[in-house]
Amino acid sequence: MKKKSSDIPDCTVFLLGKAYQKAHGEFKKQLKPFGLTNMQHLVLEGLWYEQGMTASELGRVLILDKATLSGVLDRMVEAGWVIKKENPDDRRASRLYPSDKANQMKPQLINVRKQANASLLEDFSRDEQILLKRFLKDLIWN
Amino acid sequence: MKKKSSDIPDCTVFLLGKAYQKAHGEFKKQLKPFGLTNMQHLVLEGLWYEQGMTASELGRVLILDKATLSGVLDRMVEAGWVIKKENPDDRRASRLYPSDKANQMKPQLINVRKQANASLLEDFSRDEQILLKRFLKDLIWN
DNA sequence: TATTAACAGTTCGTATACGGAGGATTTGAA
DNA sequence: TTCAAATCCTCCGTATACGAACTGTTAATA
Repeated sequence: MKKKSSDIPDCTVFLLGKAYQKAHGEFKKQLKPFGLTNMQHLVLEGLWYEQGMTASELGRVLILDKATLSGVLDRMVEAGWVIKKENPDDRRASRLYPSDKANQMKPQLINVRKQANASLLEDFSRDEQILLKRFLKDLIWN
Repeated sequence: MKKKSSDIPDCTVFLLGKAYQKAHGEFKKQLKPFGLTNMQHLVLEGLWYEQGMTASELGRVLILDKATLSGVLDRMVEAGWVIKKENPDDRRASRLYPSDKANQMKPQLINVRKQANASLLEDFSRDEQILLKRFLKDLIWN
């Protein structure tokens, strides 16, 4: 009689982690052909939402640790996805912009996200999808 | 007019990640006094659920990559939380057991999980809690 | 039985995560 | 205006994650 993960004590933290792990893994596969990680894709989405933010503003929007973001941005500038522009008003912070390369890929990259989400939620009804999102938002912002 | 995370395009992968990030962070704080990480706590829960599993069995139950688990177990053996016993039947795999130290802390450690979950879900009704867990399980196992 | 396939673990490389320390810069209040 | 407090960012240390390559062991089969 094999033990299964589903026998594990009712732990929502665990369930959340594993649900994320799975969604993250699927998304990762879809992004691989583009040479982007999930985090890097998220940063681009953030900059398309509003370009010219500083790292600290972007971190606030994406709920990311500054130390984590620092390294991510380095690699993205290095790989030509993001442009850093000096900010004359505040020399502590640079403004961030998606590169031309990033903007050219934008339609496909946005599509990857849409597909990943659609695929993740395909077995849920409209109502369930809405409810799930509401639950998650409540967990995050309450 | 500041941009907020809640304005970000409807991305369930993002919401899942952030909900997990928050739950994980809270749990982490509660575990800090014990000198355990979330992952290490999870491993102990797994071994309390069924001791004597091999790393590969434990990884299957906890849905963990073998490479990740390898390092986690090293540190836990080193810190005296887990015992590795050679398995005469199969010299490739060792059997894993919680240490005495771990077993002595068991009641408190189980309680940390219960408290963390209760606190995470305190704003949800009974029905909502059940629904949320069902949604997450569906995401993981479907 | 001689191989080959399958499996258990370890190690490596890269990318998050994030607390904490520290340097540079800006702001706020006396 | 000046100096401390607050910011922005980088860097370090530690701990996940996980694909891929590799060693050792066991099982399967021609």
